[in-house]
Amino acid sequence: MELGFSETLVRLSHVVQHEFAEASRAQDLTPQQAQLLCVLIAGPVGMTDLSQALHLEKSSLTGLVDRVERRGLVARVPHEHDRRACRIALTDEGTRLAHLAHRGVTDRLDALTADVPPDRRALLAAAVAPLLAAGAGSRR
Amino acid sequence: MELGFSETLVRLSHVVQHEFAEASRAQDLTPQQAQLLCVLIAGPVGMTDLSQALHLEKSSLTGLVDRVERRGLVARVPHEHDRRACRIALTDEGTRLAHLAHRGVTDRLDALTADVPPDRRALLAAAVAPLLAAGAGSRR
DNA sequence: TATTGTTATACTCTATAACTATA
DNA sequence: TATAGTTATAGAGTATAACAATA
Repeated sequence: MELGFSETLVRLSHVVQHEFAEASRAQDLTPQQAQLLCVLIAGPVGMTDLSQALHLEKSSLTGLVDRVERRGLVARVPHEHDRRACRIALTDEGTRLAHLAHRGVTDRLDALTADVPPDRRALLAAAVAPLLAAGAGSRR
Repeated sequence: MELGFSETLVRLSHVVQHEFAEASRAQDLTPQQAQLLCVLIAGPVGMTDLSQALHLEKSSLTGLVDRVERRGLVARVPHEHDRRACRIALTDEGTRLAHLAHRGVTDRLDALTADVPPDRRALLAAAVAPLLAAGAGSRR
């Protein structure tokens, strides 16, 4: 059966999401919580920026942060100059889980793609790179 | 910044999921509902098979099917020989929406990937094909 | 006035456990 | 006994609208 390029992307995405969900669950995290933690590895982020990065309404994000905060994985750090704002930062335990989850996904996907030769990996990564730039942050 | 192959896949997947969600919403469907309808385009499927195809517990699927059935998009068709079983089939309206949603995702992704040259598309599709076979159905 | 983040509300999605009916 | 599907329950995820506090 012939698959169009877009359909290939969609199916690939489902496989990746499934691996991501399993790796998250291994740390007793929901995929959304794991994604949040992984985004925070780069450093603390404010709620507004975070909602854009995750494509979530701010009100949805409040609850998501509440639940991981309740579990001691992140903390709301008050902004120094703007008393309305806060930044979400990983705790030590949050950092630990974030790396475990990240590693879990990476390992699973590496195992799954072990048969893809290095030159094809490079080609694929290069072909896809512009998409990531376009889809990630530059379209709010 | 260097991205590993797995990380590229994860980010790509997030972009695709986001486009999928937007295309679904354009038809007033949740992504889960749209995915269900798209799976059913190939033909009616029983609950057990469907739960495996979607990586969902059967009890979760019951509610998902309930909601799209309530909206008149699918019907539970009794199985001819097994009175316990049923198959979920698209209605006319469901078929219409399924194709609209499918087309919506395809169009968005085509637009997003317009700059990827044909030979790279083919390479990517070839590199990824084994993954899809492995991740889709053959691992129960 | 505009922005940051939260609250209130109403759904949808999901899993686990227990169940019914049929095979 | 085993299988197909549902119900009961509880919690997580999400959006919309309205809000409080600060800029």
